Amino acid sequence: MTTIRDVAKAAQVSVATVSRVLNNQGYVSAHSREKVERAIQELNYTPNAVARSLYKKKSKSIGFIIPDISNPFFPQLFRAVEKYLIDHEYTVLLFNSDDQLDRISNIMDSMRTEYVAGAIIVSDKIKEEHLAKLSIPVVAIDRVISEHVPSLTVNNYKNAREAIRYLVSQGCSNIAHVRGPKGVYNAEERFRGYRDEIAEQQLPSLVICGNYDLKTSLVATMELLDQHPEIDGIFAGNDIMAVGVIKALAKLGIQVPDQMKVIGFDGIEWGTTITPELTTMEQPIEQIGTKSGELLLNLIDGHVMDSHHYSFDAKLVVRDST
Amino acid sequence: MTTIRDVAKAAQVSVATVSRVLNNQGYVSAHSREKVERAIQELNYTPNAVARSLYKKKSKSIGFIIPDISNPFFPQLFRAVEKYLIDHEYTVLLFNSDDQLDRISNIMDSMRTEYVAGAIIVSDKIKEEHLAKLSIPVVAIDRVISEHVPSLTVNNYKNAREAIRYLVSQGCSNIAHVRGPKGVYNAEERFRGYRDEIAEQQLPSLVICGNYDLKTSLVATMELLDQHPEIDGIFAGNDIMAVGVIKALAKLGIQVPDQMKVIGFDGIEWGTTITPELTTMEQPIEQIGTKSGELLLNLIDGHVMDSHHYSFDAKLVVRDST
DNA sequence: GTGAAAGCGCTAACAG
DNA sequence: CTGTTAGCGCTTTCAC
Repeated sequence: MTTIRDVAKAAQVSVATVSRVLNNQGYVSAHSREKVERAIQELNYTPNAVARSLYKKKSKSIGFIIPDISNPFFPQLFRAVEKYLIDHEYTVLLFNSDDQLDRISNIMDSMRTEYVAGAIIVSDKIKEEHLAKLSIPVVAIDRVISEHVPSLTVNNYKNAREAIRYLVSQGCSNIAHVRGPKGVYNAEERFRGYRDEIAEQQLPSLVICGNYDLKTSLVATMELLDQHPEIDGIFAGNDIMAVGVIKALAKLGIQVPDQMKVIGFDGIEWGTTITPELTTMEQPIEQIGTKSGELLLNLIDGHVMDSHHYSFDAKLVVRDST
Repeated sequence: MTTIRDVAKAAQVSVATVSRVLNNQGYVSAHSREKVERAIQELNYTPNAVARSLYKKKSKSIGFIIPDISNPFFPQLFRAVEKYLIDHEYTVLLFNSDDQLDRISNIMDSMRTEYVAGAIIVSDKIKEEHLAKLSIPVVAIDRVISEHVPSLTVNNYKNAREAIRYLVSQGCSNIAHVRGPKGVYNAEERFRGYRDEIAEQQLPSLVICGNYDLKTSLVATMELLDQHPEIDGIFAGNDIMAVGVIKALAKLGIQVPDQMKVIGFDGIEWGTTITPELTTMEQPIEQIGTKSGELLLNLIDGHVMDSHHYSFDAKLVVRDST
């Protein structure tokens, strides 16, 4: 391993000078700079990130905490976030929490002890008090942590209402909602949207709860339809759940979209692979990822933010399930 | 931030003693140990991983390099690997390479400069020479890097032949192979398996090439069937490609499994969500992940390995596409 | 403009 | 058994 000392020796300057050109700050004569640069080239030197972090008490990495790496929405989001951050010389550390408190606690310890510079978090369990111990900039995606933590979400409430209105416009009059888990921010918002729009349209409200996964959604749908055969439209809590709904419908021999229309939420690629292809409210994942990286880097650099909450609109994408 | 010095002061011992109890090595009297432990509790102290790494030139983290986080096979593998490694007090750093040389080069730099203790790699581009610079233990999954790098794979060749034999046993006599990308280890192996088994069965060979993604597979299938309407069975390069095949078939109005039987490879959950559900050769992902973690940790601890190559059997899972 | 030197928090001789 | 001390590789005052 070649160190800054080796470079200094080869360039016949002090380590301080090498450090200056490395960090591009302070005065360095053109001549010295050139010698140092040549030495760096020749020795194929890369600064040691660990030593740097130790001194600065801050590393060039940021933590990205997601609840479930198996939900393809998060890998997509990760790609977007990582792309932006890598371009800005940061490494992103992915942590899968399953939104369990003990995992989260470990992750927080890791981040603190690794001098992570900032964090992007998707979680319903992480509260302000967890963050306090970290004392690094944080932004929340897809969920809101608190007033004081900047967050980026889609307009779950409004876009859910739009989904319902679209179903109504397609002739549905008995619209059920297979909702996401209680206590999960966006699941609650989407549920509120459903409820309020259904009320405004003076339609019957039919809600059943699942998790953000395929299996519970499938089971819930079976149960729901057993009790309410009159249903002619379903708004699923997210795309994965919508896939579960469509599977249940297939098992029951119910034709989509003729006898039943189904709409999801998120816009993951998966939705285009099932038959029929899923109509959904598509989130601007790329945009959210990029913006969150940008926001976080601003925070890290000590810039103050103009706004604390950014919201995006999910876009109706009509495919074959409606 | 509380340091080892604070603990030493609180416990009225030297930092060396604190370090000894922290690392549980060397002689420490029961009395001192107790004092130190109490102080650690009271001050809520966690050792600084960065400082430790700097001194030891080795961190408690291992790098996991995958080609495509969007292929759900890899998140599943990640979960398995991470589970094992977390239980053994390691952090796993996930790197998405898209198997591009420039990304890989950056990742290698990161790993070196972060003192990563070892790496688990899935890549066709990474060769021994890249690894030489790293000089840390490495194991390969799903691909073989070189004779000298321990690897864990399924019996792609043998299991591919089994897939073909199964299709034959179901009455197929014109079996095509929508193969994975050229130069990708497991795609080549699966292709060889197809070719040899088809030859042995004295059936016509029909191969078309795609990438390990949905879209190219769909297009390739369309093309293939346009030229060879006599095909009655398709072996896809992996499950994602099989999903593409089934989509193409749906577009063409070809009934699965009546007019055409389809089998995939990998066993990702996705395969159970499409209609019809996908028959596939299922890899023991959990097992491979665990074993690779175990192997790597042994290597890191300096144990010599008895064998350098581990292979697993994929298992035929019959569902509705055959 | 440049270098010497003090540390970031930790571990591992080494001496007692 | 325990404490002192010298670094790990880097950045940053502070003199010159």
